[in-house]
Order: sequence, then C-alpha cells, then structure tokens
Amino acid sequence: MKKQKIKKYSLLKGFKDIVPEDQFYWNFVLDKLSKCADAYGFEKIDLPIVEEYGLFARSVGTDTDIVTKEMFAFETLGKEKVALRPEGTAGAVRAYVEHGMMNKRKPVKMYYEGPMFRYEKPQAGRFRQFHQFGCEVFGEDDPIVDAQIIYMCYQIFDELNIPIEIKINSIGCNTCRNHYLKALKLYLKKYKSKLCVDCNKRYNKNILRILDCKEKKCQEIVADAPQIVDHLCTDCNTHFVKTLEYLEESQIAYTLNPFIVRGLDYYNRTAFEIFCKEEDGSQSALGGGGRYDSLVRMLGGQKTPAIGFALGIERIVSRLRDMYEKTPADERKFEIPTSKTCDVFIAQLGDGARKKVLVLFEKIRREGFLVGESVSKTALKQQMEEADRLKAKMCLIVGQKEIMDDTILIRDMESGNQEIVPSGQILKVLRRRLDSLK
RNA sequence: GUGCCCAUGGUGUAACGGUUAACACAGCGGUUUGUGGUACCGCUAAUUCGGGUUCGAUUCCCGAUGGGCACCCCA
Repeated sequence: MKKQKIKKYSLLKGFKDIVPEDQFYWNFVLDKLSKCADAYGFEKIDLPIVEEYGLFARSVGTDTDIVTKEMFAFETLGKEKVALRPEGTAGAVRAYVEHGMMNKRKPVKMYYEGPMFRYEKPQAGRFRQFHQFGCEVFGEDDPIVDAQIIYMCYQIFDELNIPIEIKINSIGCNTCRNHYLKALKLYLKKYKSKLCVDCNKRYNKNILRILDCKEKKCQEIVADAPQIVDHLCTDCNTHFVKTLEYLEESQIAYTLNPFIVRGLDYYNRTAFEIFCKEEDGSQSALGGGGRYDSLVRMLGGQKTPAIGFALGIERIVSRLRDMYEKTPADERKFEIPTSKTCDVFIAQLGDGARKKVLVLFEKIRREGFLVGESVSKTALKQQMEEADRLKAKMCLIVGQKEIMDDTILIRDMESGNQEIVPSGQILKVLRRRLDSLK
C-alpha cells in the first residue's frame, strides 16, 4: 500500500481564517461597534475591496510606505491597474463624491467595516489581511465634531473594558505645516550628522517621521526640536484649542503628543491615535484618525471638510479576549457567549419518528425557539449527548410509542423530569416552560 | 529590507543517538440496541523537506521551506 502524497494547500502568509470558535468574540466586537456607530448617527456603507490603484496612491500619498511597498496592486485581465484597499477612507471619499452625497444634509456620516490588505511582514497583531472598522464625517469643520469623534472612540473602548490611552496632536493645515517643516529642517540640520541612518533618509523624504524615531540619540535631539503646535496659524490654533476645550469638558483622559503625525498624507489639523495601556511596544496601536479637509476636493469633489477614524478589529478582539479571560467571572461587566445554546433539542428514535422530525423541527423553529437537532444520529444516547453539549434546556423525544399515541415526551434537562404531552399542545407547553425559566 | 527564536497526531505537551515515538484534550465507536452531564474500554492520528556525521538520526550538523517575534511602519 503506497501512501499517495496529495498536495495540501495552506493559508497564504499573513492571512488568517476566523474559525467558528473565534466568531463569538469577533461578533461581539462588531456588534458593539456598529451599534455605537448607529447611535452616533452613522449609516453603514459597504465599499468594494478592489479599487483603482490611483485612488489609493493619490489619497494615501505616493511617498508613503503603504503605497510604495505595501499595496496588493495588480493588473486585471482588462489591463486596469487596481489594488486591494489598504485602508477605508479613500473608498469612502470616492463613494461620497460618486453618489453626490454633497447634496445630502450635512454632516454626512458613514461607517464601514471589512478587510484591508497590506503586504507587510506579519507579526503579532499584524497581518496582510486585517479588518478595520471606520467612521467618517463629511461636511463639518466645527471642532466639536473632532472632539465628538475622539470622545466616541473613548467610549467604545470603555464599553469594551479595554484600557486605552488617546494621544492627540494637531498637524495644522498646509500653510502652517510648511512653516513648521522649514523650522524643523533648520533645527535638525545642525544635528544631521548625529542622527541615525534611517533618520538621515527621513530628513529628505519624510522629515516628520524623525520625530518618532526610537533611537535614543535621535530622541534626545528631537526633544528640543520645535513643535508643530507652536507653529500653527491662527485658525488651526483656534481649532485645536477648541477641540481640546470640548474634550476637557467631556472629562475623558487624553494626552497631547506632538509626535503623532500619522502615516497617511491626507491628514491635517487634528490627528490622534489610540494605544493600548499597559502594553509597551509592539502593535499596541488599536486605531487612529484625524481630519482630512482637502481629500474630498483632491478626489474630484467640492471642497468639503471631513474627519474620521479607523480601528483595528483583530487587535481589539485580541485585547478584549485577554482582558476578558483574565477578569474573574463575577467581576465582568458583560458576558460574551462562547458556545452555542438552544432552548429545545429534538431527539428521534426509530424510522417512524425520523420521518416526522424535519417537519417538527421547522414548526418549532418558526415559533421563535432556538432548536437543536442531530437528525443524522440514530442512537438516543448520542442525541442526548448533543443536547447536553448544546446546553439545551429541554429535550423533546419522539419514538415509536409517541408516534403511535400522537404525543411527545418532553424532558427537562436540568431536573431530568419527563412529561408526556399531546403533540398538538407541544408549542403551548414549550412556551409556558421557557417563560417559567426566565 | 535587517536581526532573533522555533519546527513531533487536530490541539497542548513528552522522550531517547538504538525495538511497536509516550501522555492529555478533542474526534469517532463501544460498555446488550428508549435517555445526557461521571466512569471504563477501544479506534483514528505525528517526528516539515533535502543533504551530512553515524553501524544506526525524530534526536547532532548544514541547507531549504514553513511558522513565530522584534526593528521599520502601522490597525
């Protein structure tokens, strides 16, 4: 007997299945997020995963890491240059313009959720396909919206019981940013020879990035560097101050951090990132966002102020799970179901009963009960095991005898008490019993 | 792109330069076929691949591949 070798296919690097066991946590998070977005007046939009390459290049920025080395870009059979979306905002803006949403009552608020793709080397909390949940507000430049967005993020994590730290900065508008960049360049020029190799590259390419270099030497130099907040123009400064005032009033914790610059080019003014507390270092960023007042215009729409944020679902799920599992059951603020349950399990015995069970199942299901079954099994024992696994509250047993008498045996799974009920009354009895359990 | 770590059934672990590679969990089946949660029994199932050292390698060495982690950057 030769063992034939058949090729097994496995997951592509950086891709993950969300297996049934993980769905409980996953759904719990998604449910919380979308309910919150609904409550804050956002409407859901589903956007395509593939879009024109240029859409991302333009909006995210042609010099950014995302575009230069992380995009899943390819040519279709029709020779179109396309890419798997690396983030959600570009698509949302495209949709805003494409559907003439500028004619809608402002502000226009949308949320989305789904897979994003970046060709990176995977590691903890980082995948090539990952999921984001994002909210976008179009047509409103009042700083209270900035504050509200940040406030909302805070509340989401508070509700999930995940300790976070929100870091906020203002990176100004184009004008003040250019002033600032000049000042920064001037300052760093003196220290250029002392900066690390990477920072020397950054000096010409993306000088803002030097601000959050991890090298000790660079950090020392950067500590005394001019900060953008001191270079904001009057309007940007007022906007920032107002935003912070609103946040002060809302009494949520945040920290100012002049080094938040965001890796996407479209941001201006308010920029913020959400970090997991008590976790230093790697992949502790759970989300981020900011204003992008010129992006709509840049993508062919009217000049429209906008602000938004995106959260990383994998990272949230993983933190939630950690926190949840480490909290003793009686101290938890909420319960996450981790297995399926059912109200009633239907067990059948013998050919006659087996023929009736499909219809019986559906009859009870349509009444709104959670019904369990394992029609493919014949031994009653196996079916009872399944009922037990499903934590069924009751079990209906239909066998030869019951078919003859047109009755159904109903067993309380906790007490083990059994009762014979005429089959016509089964729904009534089930209802009564379930109500009494509540 | 740079650096570090790891590789045994589905999962989590064990073992030794030398007989049928062990254990637990899960899965499946059974303990006289109309009763679950416990117990007992049985079955299924693994040394990533290719070289080398050796009488003999799952074990030691090298390479490949795969996985994990860190930097960079980000969610």
